[in-house]
Amino acid sequence: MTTSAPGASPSVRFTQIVEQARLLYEEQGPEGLTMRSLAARLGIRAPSLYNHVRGKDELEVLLIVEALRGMGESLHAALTSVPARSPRRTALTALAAAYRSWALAHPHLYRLATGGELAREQLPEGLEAWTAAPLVGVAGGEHRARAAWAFAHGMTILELDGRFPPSADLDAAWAEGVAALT
Amino acid sequence: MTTSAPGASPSVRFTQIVEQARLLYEEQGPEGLTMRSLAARLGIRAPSLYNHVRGKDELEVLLIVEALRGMGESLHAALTSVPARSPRRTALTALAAAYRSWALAHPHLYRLATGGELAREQLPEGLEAWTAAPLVGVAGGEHRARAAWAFAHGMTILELDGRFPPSADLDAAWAEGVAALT
DNA sequence: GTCTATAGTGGGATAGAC
DNA sequence: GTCTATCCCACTATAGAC
Repeated sequence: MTTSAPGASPSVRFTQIVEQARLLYEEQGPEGLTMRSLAARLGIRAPSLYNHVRGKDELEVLLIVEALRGMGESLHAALTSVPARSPRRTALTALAAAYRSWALAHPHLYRLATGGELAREQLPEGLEAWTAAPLVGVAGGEHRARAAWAFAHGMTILELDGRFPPSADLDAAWAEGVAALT
Repeated sequence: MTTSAPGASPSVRFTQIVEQARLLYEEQGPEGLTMRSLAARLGIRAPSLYNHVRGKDELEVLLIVEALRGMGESLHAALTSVPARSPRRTALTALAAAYRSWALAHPHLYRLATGGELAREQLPEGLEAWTAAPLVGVAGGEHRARAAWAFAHGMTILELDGRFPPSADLDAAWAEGVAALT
């Protein structure tokens, strides 16, 4: 997190670092992201990364931020695509589909952002709430919202971890849960 | 996994190793269990462990087995405690309470047994199904059972990870989900 | 800003003597 | 079976020259 002198042209930019870190993480998961591997991908040496980033911890927080933004955009878009005054079930179904498909498209980032403890104090103010807003707005009460979130997260993480039998009809299980929680 | 010669008296026994590994893991989590730390706890040196266990991987599988057994016992007991022919909701409520409290009592083992991919081929035949049996029997159909499992796992893991606000009334969220999924 | 060189840490696992 | 002595690996991070 160093600022460059005016006119300087660093061989790598901060945004490039975050971008490549995200790609590396999406492709290979937590094991795949090391200071060495990231540097190699950027065409520099590992120690040079420390001129731009405080350390690996900062990098991980940045990735969580990216993930929450991505998920949030997907959920907000899903809600927008539903006609106003649609029945609650319509909105919930759309949110569930968006939630699941974002996670399946970015499994490692999904795990990073939703598993383990969250370093809330290092996140941009309001980001977490903004990501959750679509579901909270639709679910019908805070208890219902938490139950629905738990259901969605449970379905998602169990699917990502290969916990359901290959033969399981997960569309049906999702539909069942959404219907019950409507 | 070596067999002792008749009459031999090893200074540590296989069951002791698993027992201490479990305690270490329960107390300190994944980071806390190393071949060195486990050996130290048993009063031997790390290399000696390899006379009893193939390696750390085998140890982890053994811990997963312990965890599935423990969870299963808790769930089967909860179901037994419910009077026969009780309404479905009574049984589901009892199962949910047992599920949650086992997990809260053994957070690290719960994570180990329910997170990440499961090395099914290394587990005792039928163990996984036996652990799941109480819920599967009560839920009312396979899709409903999967939805209920996802809900319970989601609630549990989000609580363990501190994802709910401290002010959240989780009993209410559990009750809401159980009611919806009944 | 980037480099080379290196410190420091921690881990799993093996060889061979007793 | 247990020990000591090592090897090997991988990683984060820093120091100092260019």
